[in-house]
Amino acid sequence: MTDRKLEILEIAQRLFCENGYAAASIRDIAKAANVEPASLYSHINGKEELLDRTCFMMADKFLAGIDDVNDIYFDAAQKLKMAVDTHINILTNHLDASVVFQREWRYLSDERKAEFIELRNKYEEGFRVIVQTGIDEGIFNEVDVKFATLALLSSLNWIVEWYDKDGDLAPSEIADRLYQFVLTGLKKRVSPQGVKGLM
Amino acid sequence: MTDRKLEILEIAQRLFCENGYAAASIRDIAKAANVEPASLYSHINGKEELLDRTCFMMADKFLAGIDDVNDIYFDAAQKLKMAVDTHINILTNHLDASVVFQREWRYLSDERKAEFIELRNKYEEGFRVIVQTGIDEGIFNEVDVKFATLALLSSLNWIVEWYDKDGDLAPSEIADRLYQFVLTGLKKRVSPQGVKGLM
DNA sequence: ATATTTGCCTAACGAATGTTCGTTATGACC
DNA sequence: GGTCATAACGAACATTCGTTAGGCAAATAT
Repeated sequence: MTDRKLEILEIAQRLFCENGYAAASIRDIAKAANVEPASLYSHINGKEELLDRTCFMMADKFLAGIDDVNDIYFDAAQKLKMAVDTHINILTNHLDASVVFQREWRYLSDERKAEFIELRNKYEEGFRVIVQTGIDEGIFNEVDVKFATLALLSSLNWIVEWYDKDGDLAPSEIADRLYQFVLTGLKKRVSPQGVKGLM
Repeated sequence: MTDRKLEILEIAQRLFCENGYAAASIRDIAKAANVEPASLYSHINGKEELLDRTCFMMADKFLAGIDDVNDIYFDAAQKLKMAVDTHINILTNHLDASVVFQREWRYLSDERKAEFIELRNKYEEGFRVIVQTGIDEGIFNEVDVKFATLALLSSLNWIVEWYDKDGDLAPSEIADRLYQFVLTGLKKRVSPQGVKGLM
């Protein structure tokens, strides 16, 4: 992918993020790129390619992240921490693209949408494996794995709704707190004995 | 609001939910209502009214729910349970409208969008009060209130992404598990002594 | 019984949509 | 110096968009 094409892709991601795929027009993208609308077609085959590339590039990133985590031998708590860290890192490093990945994938063509959903399921499965492992190891509660994983991932994903690059919370701090929250919950533990050193 | 107008509103909500506000056209809505596009304008002033009414109707519902909870005297854990129950109930009872409320509000006009955000902040504030109360009462961990509330609400809201009306999980079950998850977290408690009877 | 409102119709409007066309200026390579 | 690829251009395309105007039949109200 040429530099100019990447540049256009990132402009498109910003506009898709701000206005949504359907509401961000080719003319908007062209204007933001200081180019006539027709000129974009020297670089892309069509509007959907911009969405398609974004969604699948991000899917690849997320999948590579979870695969790395699951390939290493650690206990489930450590793996979960790594997975959360990685997820937040990708999210905050590619904020616009992540928003598109999360919100706009449904505007993909039917065939590509099906492929995308499959990849996303694979990613969720990676998290489920971690949670299930934790239960098997006896360090996690015997929760409904599918349910808990969805709750977990939703907390991770909602970050894009409020994360501020120039805010006071660094990505690593967000990851720390989120991990702590998901691990410990709200309720105070009366007897802290015996759970030390778990994380 | 006349019956027919409500009917049209609900059709619009379904299509806004399925295709997004920008991609769901007046002609689509008309077709689904078995009517010519122009006929819709006997009932509505414009497309945006359908979005506007949906967003603010739902905002009212959610706000009324949290206000009811906060007006009663219970401890924070009980209040939180009630708030979660209420939230899930509204969500599952008005699934299409809730999705629009969550995803499509940014297509409101600038002025209305500002009003909407204010209402949504008020709702979040209602949850923050509960969490803060729990900390003050000494039954919740001393978490970052703003952060924890966002994580909590994100778990609640993500439900619309996977909830199936005909699935095996009833709304009340979802609320129970979600509450349990947020309260207890993943990590196993070694010494359960002394926390009985909290919920 | 007559007047009025309601709910829908056909037809059309101007604007915006994604895209295609033929062309052109600019350099790099043989 | 001729050939080719790149990246841009202005103009136009067919289509779709939200919306308006004017009329007509049935239901409702007076």
